[in-house]
Amino acid sequence: MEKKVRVRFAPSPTGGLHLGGVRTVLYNYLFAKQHGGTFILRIEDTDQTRYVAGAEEYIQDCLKWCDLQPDESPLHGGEHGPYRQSERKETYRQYAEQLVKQGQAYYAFDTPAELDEMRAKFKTEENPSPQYNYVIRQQMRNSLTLTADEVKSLLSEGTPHVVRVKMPDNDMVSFTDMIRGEVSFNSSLTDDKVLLKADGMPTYHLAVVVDDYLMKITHAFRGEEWLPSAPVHILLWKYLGWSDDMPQWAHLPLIMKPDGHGKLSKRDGDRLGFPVFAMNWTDPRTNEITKGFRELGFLPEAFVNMLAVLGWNDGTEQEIFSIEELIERFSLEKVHKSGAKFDFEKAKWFNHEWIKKAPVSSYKLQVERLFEANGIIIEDESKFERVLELVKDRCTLLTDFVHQASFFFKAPRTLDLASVKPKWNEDKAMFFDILSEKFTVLEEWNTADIEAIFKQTAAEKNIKIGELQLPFRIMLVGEKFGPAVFDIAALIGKEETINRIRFALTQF
RNA sequence: GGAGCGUUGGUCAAGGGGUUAAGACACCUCCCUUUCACGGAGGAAUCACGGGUUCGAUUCCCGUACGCUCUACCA
Repeated sequence: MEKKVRVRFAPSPTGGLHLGGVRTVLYNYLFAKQHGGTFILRIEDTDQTRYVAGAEEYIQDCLKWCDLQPDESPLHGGEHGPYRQSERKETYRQYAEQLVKQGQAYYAFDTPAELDEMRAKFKTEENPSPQYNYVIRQQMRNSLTLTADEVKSLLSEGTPHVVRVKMPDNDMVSFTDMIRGEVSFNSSLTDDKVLLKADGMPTYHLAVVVDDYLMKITHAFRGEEWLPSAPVHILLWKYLGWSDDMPQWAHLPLIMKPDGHGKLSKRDGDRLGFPVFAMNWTDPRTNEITKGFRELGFLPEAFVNMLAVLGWNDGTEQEIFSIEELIERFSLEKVHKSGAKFDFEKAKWFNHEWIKKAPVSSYKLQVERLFEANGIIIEDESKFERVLELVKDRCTLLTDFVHQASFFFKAPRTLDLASVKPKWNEDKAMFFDILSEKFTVLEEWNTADIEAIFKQTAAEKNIKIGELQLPFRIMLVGEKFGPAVFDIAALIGKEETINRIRFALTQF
């Protein structure tokens, strides 16, 4: 019988949630939903020195915004908790001890200074980063080189020590990656990774294996940067006797900087002027705010869609996918092997498409808040929706609505006179004078009637419509942009239209 | 230095032994609109290089180059 699919996203709460992290969440989520499985959020907070207040809540909030919520997490609970590794501290030691007993791991008493010394001593041009490996360990202070009595007394004295895995000196470790296929490594090339730190906390290497086992994870997705340490994890699964339960691995391609090379980092976003984090992140130490996609005006649907196709596509020409479609179509086999450079222009295109596609009601509230922040209070909700509907084609970001729609609620204070004045004359002034009078007595106020009167009057005065539309636009909008002028007039109302014409006439 | 992984236009990418090598973003030209967009029509790639295998390779194999990741008591 097939095991029930259980996947996990296991971030370290050290700061803002990176784009790549969200994509890993997404792939986990899609895979879980597609297989009727369970998506788990596990917090990997084993490094106390890197603890950042608020980072965990922030991650949960990001998942909530993206609507990629876990089924089990520190917040949602579940039967395999706790879901914070710091709260599982006691469970790891026994496994480390088991490995020591079995001879597959050992105690090491080397101090950080001694490790530095070792690296300095063995460092050569050929070997710039000497490893604590099967050769070097013979010259260090550990339970392999010390006598049993020495080890016993060091331990009983409470000497700080770590537990390191004893990597075989010549073993081929291979496994099948769901994205890359067969991958193999020689065990001698990997160092004796620390499993349990001197403070009693496990390192990632031990924790990921123990927790994936205990939490019955069936498929483990993570970034490609983990590939080189995969043999350690594979060996640990074997040594602990859990080989049959080992999850299937999938190492995801990295998201790269748009210029140059390398992994995309927060710094690149700052440098190139685009967000890297899902939502605004405030560093609790410096109070420095890093802009997020949400605050910049992205729709979560667009953000998720954009991330989904950054490294994956279903083989068709389709690019816009709803979450339901993604759940249906997603497949690991079609995930790319190589990294993709992040393109903010394309990301904005996705958002534009989603703004056009999504019902205005789904983002109305957010835009309303943006308006409030700009001093415009919306009183007529139905008018507001009609306005958004009318201008959404020209909004790439939610924040664009402020510029594209403010004039519907607030008369422009300054008019683009330069676009009108050169061609302005008495006849045109007279036209608008007559027009506003005709408007005054107009009973029906709608686009068709406004346009009809406008054209009729123009014909009477023998002026070309085109010559009149631009000034009219400047009167109503203040600048050269926006939807059809007659639609604007219809929406802002008769009185307001006339007021704006009268005011503009004093300026032209 | 070593190991692993990768390499189709500026970017995302489809395809995969015989094709005019899709599509999208960005860019340029034009049409539409006497606003700004939307929309529409066009423009640009011998698939990193060198060897094989083959009647034939961008597609398979091997090298080379280049890139990335890792090489911490960080994840």
